[in-house]
Amino acid sequence: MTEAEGEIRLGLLDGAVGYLLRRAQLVVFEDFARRFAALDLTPAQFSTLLAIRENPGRRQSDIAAALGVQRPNFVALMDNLERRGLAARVRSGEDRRANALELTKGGAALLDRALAAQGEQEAAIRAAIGETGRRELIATLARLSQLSNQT
Amino acid sequence: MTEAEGEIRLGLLDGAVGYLLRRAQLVVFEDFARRFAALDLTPAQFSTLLAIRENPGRRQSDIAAALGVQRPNFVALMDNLERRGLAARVRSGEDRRANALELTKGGAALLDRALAAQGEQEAAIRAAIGETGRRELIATLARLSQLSNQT
DNA sequence: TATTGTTATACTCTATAACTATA
DNA sequence: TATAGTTATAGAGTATAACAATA
Repeated sequence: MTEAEGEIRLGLLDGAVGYLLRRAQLVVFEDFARRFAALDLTPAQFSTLLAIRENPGRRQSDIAAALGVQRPNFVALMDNLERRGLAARVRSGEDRRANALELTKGGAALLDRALAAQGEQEAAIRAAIGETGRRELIATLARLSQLSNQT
Repeated sequence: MTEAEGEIRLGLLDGAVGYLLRRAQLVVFEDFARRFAALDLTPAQFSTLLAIRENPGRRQSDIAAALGVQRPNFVALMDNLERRGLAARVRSGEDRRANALELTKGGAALLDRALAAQGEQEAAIRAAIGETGRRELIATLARLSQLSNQT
């Protein structure tokens, strides 16, 4: 070791919402990955299973759009869930171009375990920033997502 | 158009900090990209220029680590800044393995313009969630980043 | 003609192993 | 031996164009 030279200062970055948002999101996603490793579910797979359960029989494109995933990229994701027997694509009767998405029994069971793990993450966040801080954070993030319709 | 079938419900995702964090971060980064398009700076490039200005002469690895960038990935980033004449790598006299990073005059000038653009983004965020909300958000995100040292 | 799901593809980010030159 | 910077590379995530089947 030659020298330590002291800490690196980040300047205005400490007060930049975009920078802090990125860093916090990385930390929370790493925590998610640890908790979901045993379930072998990524955030995208987890949110897909949940969206299917909340909207059974809806078309693949609608679910993808609601989650902010491009349709082409959603194909491999569904391939994976289907191969593992967690979700199923059923050819729609009304529109034979479309796939109606359903959860299998195994998918519903895994989702229950995933929701428990997610609840534990939320509890850890509550322990870190308090329940009031958590509720305010959720409300603020929801409002922030409407930034797109601005100057 | 066959049918609309109504909105997709996201279920508990509306109250999941991780999910909202990801969506908000995407929105804020898209806004950033619009504001910084004329300057041709990515978030990583902007934060690098700022970190160099705040810590002139520090080694490349230290700056990369402080920004959470892997050393190998920082090489191409610096190549770009150097090629554009915004920053310079100076062989350190103390340790001839190391690069001391400096901002050029052009880099300092571009950074000034970038900081103005960043200030405008912060103002837009203030308009969306209020100054109180913004200060609370910054404090909460900073505390959230310490989630790693938990159960 | 337009839309759904799909394939192919490309580009960015990120992560790891291994080299070189110095220490 | 160990470290700083680098190269090569591989894996995710994300974006667009174009095709077949169906509307």
